[in-house]
Amino acid sequence: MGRTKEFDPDAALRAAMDLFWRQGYEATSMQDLCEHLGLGRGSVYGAFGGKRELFLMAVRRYVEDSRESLLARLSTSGSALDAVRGLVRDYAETALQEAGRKGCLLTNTAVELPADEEAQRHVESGLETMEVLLTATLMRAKAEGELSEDRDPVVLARFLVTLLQGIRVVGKTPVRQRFLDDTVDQALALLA
Amino acid sequence: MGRTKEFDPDAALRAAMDLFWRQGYEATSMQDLCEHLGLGRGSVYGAFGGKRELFLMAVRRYVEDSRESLLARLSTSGSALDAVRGLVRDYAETALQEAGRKGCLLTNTAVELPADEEAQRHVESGLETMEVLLTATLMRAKAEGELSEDRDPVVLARFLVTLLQGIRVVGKTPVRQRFLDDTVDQALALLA
DNA sequence: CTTTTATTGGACCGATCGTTAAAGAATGTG
DNA sequence: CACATTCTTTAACGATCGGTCCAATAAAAG
Repeated sequence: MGRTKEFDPDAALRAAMDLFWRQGYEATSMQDLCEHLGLGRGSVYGAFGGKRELFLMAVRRYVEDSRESLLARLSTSGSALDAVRGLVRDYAETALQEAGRKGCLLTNTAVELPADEEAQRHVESGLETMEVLLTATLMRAKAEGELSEDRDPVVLARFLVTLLQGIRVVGKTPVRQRFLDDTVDQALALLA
Repeated sequence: MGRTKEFDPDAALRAAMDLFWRQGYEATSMQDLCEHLGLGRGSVYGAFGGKRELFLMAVRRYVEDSRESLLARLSTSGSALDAVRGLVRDYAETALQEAGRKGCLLTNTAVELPADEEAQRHVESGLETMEVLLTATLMRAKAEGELSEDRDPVVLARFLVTLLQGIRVVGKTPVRQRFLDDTVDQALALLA
C-alpha cells in the first residue's frame, strides 16, 4: 500500500556515507546531503529520520563494507603474512593518492565525535573487526611457520590497527609523501 | 595611545586553543569562545580577526608549546633511547586518561580540516618538529651504542610519528584500554 | 471507481551561525 | 581641559542550520 519510493535507499545511504566520509559530520549540511543524494528533504527525513540517524547508519554501513573488503583481502590462498604485508602497503598507497584526503570514516568519526557514545560504539565495532580478522590471519601465518612461535598475534594485530589509524591521519597531511614509505618499512620489519 | 586591553591576549589564545582542542573547529562557535574566554565579541574580533584566524593562531601556538615540551622531554641527561621509550609510553598513558578524549590538536586538525591548506601547513610544521626531535634523539642513541648501526633514525622517527598519531586516534575510542598497552609493547620491541 | 496509505518537493519554522556596526568607556597626547 | 585613538559592550545583520508541515502525487486496497 501507499506510494512506492522513487529512489534506492541503499544507494542513497552509500552516497550519504561518501559525503560524510569526505566532509565530516559537522561540515556536511542536510542541504548538501539532499543535493548529493538527489532527494528532497521530505524523502531524506522520511527514509532516515534525521542527520544524526543518517550519519550513524552510514557509519554502520561503512563498518560492514570494510569488514567484507578486509575479509576478502586477507582470505588469500597464498601466504598469510604476505596478505598482511600487502594490506599495510595498500593503506599507505591509498593514503598517497587523492583518496588519502578522505581518510577512513572510522578514523574521522573517532576524532570528530569522541563524545557521541553511539558513534563510538560503531567505531569500536569497526576496530574490533579489524583486530579479529588480523589476528586470525596472523595466527594462520604462525601455524604455517611464517611467524616465529614467540609472537603474539593479538598483540601484533592491535598494534597494526593503531598504526593503520596513524597512516590514515598522516595520509591527510602534507608530510604523507615523506613519512609513509618509511612508516611502512618499519612496520614490515615487524612482520618477519 | 588609546584604551588598554583589559585581558591578556596570550592567556585568551591559550583558552581558545583548549576549546578548539576539546571540541574541534566546526563544533566550536564564536559564542562558545567568547564565554570561555570571558570576552565580548568585539574584543575577540578586535584581537584575533575572526574564528578561522583565531583557530590558526591557536594551532600555531599548540605547535610551539608541543615543541618546547617535547624538547624538554627528550633532552634528558640519561639514556636517549629510554627517553623515546618513555615518550611512547606517556602518549599511551595520556590517551588512557580523561585527556585522551581531547587527543592531539594536530591530529584533530589533520583529520577535520584536510582541505584547509593553511591549517595543514601548521600540522606539517608540528609533525616535522616531532620528526626532527625524535631523529636527533635516536641519533644520540645510536652514537651511544643503544641502537644498532644498521638502524636509520630518520625512518624510525617517521614511523614513530605515524604511530603516535594512531595512538591519539585510538585513545579517543572505547578500544583504547585493550589496544594501547599491546601497541606500546610492539613499538618498544622496535626500540631495542 | 473511491479510499487509504506513503512518498515527494518545497515552503517555512525558530534557532544559531559568523560577522559587523555603533555607542560608550578608558587611555595617551597636546 | 579637549581631542584622538583604542577597547568594550551590545544590538543587530544576513545567511544558514536542522527540522517540520503540507498540498500534490502515486500506488495499493476495497
